[in-house]
Amino acid sequence: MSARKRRILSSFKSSPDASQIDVARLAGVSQAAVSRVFTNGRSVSEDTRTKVMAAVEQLGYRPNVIARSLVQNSTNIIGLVVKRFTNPFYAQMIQDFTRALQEQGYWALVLNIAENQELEDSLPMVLQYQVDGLIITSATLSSRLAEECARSGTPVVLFNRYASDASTHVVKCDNTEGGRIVADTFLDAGHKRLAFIAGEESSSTNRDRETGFVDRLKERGHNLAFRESAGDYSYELGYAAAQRLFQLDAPPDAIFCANDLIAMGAMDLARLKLNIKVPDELSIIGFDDIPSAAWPSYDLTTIRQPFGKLVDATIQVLMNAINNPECEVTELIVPPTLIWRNSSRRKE
Amino acid sequence: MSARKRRILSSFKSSPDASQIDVARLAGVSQAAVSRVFTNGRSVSEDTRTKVMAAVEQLGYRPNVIARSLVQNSTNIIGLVVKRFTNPFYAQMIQDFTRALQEQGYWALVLNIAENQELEDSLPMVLQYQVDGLIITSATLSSRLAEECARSGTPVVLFNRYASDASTHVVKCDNTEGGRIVADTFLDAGHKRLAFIAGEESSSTNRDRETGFVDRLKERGHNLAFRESAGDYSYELGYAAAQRLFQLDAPPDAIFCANDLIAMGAMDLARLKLNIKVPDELSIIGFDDIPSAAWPSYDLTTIRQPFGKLVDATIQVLMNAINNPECEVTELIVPPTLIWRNSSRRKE
DNA sequence: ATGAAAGCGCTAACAT
DNA sequence: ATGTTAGCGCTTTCAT
Repeated sequence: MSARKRRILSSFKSSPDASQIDVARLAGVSQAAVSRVFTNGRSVSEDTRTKVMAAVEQLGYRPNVIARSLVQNSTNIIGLVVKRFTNPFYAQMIQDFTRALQEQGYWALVLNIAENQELEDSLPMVLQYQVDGLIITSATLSSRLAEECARSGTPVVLFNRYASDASTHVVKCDNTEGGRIVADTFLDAGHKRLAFIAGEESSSTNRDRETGFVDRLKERGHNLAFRESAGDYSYELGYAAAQRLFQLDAPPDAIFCANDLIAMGAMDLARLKLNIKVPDELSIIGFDDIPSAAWPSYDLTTIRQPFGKLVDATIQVLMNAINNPECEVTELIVPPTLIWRNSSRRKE
Repeated sequence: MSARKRRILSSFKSSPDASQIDVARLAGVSQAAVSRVFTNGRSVSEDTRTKVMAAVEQLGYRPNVIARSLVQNSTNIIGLVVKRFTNPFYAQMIQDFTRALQEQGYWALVLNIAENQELEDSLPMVLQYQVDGLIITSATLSSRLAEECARSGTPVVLFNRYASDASTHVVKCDNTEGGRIVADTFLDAGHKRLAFIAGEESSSTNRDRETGFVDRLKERGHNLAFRESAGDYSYELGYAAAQRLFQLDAPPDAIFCANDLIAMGAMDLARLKLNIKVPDELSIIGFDDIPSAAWPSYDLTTIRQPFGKLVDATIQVLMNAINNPECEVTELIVPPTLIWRNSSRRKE
């Protein structure tokens, strides 16, 4: 069966896509010549280029990137792994990553996972798409998976995660340092009854923020008085966790929340339900600096993740790994900054 | 140059990907047999399957989806077009679309555009990836582009957009009806000085919401007293627009905002800056029902877009169009619902 | 500069 | 059930 015939038979499209062969025939040149017109840095005479482009126009030809990818063994697609999120932080992330990748001539294939287990099944499927690289946010890469990526030569950058494997690059915010800054801020302001509300217990970001906070307290001779766990990073569970916290006889006078959403939930519980004055009677500090943290009704003191820097660095590390496969494993840790607003007391 | 040789020369990978040929050789079967093992609904004997899988295991073979896509003329990739957003509504959207697509065995290639003009350049590039379909949110598809999609046989579903072309499917919320509901709600509560704060003027959603609102007011013998334009759908510009609105001598007693973020900005301006009591002195109604609208500190009355329904319907229409290319053009309009909360007065 | 031809990794028709 | 073979649309060598 000829190519032509088959295409017509199997085609349900109004007019089948033209291929380079069709263009070549119409232009009266070889198919290779057409290919050269569409490949940068290849020499074609002005004459053939004109003839080819005329035929291209007439047929509405568009190069088939899939075929090109097959022969060049490179798709210009980056797999972007994200996890079911409620946090605006992650929306921003997808936004920024997709745009930054596009600026580099790459496209983002999004892999959205519900649970960590699912990554074991679905990541290999994304690898089958021959992605040129992988950015993993909010999920844990098992060493089995990391090894599989390494074997297939697919560079991986973990975003705000720990590496379970020595072969994966990491770009993250210094969450531990963020926790330390909060500890200093609270202690400097003279707070005594300090609390921490955790987000997702299994996440490394949560662990680091808490560790930094608690360690710094200890260094200065203090202790964490209360600890509650929201369970995830949502407003609703932050609200609920704060509720539990304030059922105590002598509740905290300062709360460090694992992220801004939790902080906003806690703040609303305190001021709307319990009539506690923030920051006069209670200081609250969050983490992330999401847009709503700056809204007048919250005006939340928080630890800002240098978002743009993190994204840019991630892309840069990834691009380097793609272009230079033998490069060393990078671990980039970007410091956070305290954003002073009005939900926490100043120095005494 | 042999395939083997070439692969080694051009390879910077530690161990090059094994192909079906490699597996076949090791298993002592034909390459087609290996293919059959990985193709559903093809008969392979238990014996060869075992031999093949053993070789697969040993070589770490993974099917190359790009090659499969080339021959099957189908990638199982859907292009998801989004636009720079600040609205949590859109974050939710990407979230839901990517998951829903994955459940159907498809992957989302995200095209993130800054301006509409960019779509003219970048959408063709996505089409070159031979995507099986296209979901377009928050962007306008020119008729030139619509035609190009039609010609390449790529089905398109517009999400919450108007069609500029008769060949594209549409799934949208009945924004006009939403506006009408708000009009009724305000008039029933006895409000007299009604205002509208617009979002992005060029968006059809904005236009429809306003039209429905104003038309219904007129039907009941009332007029829109004030109109302000935020300029986009953000909290900040909503806040600023409300500020302009309240510089008037006799300001409104009820404001319909084009979306929830604008409404929250307006509400904060009113209650925090001007000490206006909501809803006693001012009713505010938004649109979308984003998560934060339900937070105690806002408790915003709003028009809920039936989000899950919209997403599901979009996927369904798209899948139908993919599997049944000759299907009729669908236009699905889903009604919104009023969510009563505490930012607007009840009936008198 | 150009054409001929090989090959990327795979599926599918055909024959056995 | 299995092997053989012909493509999918493209890039890239090799000759000319």
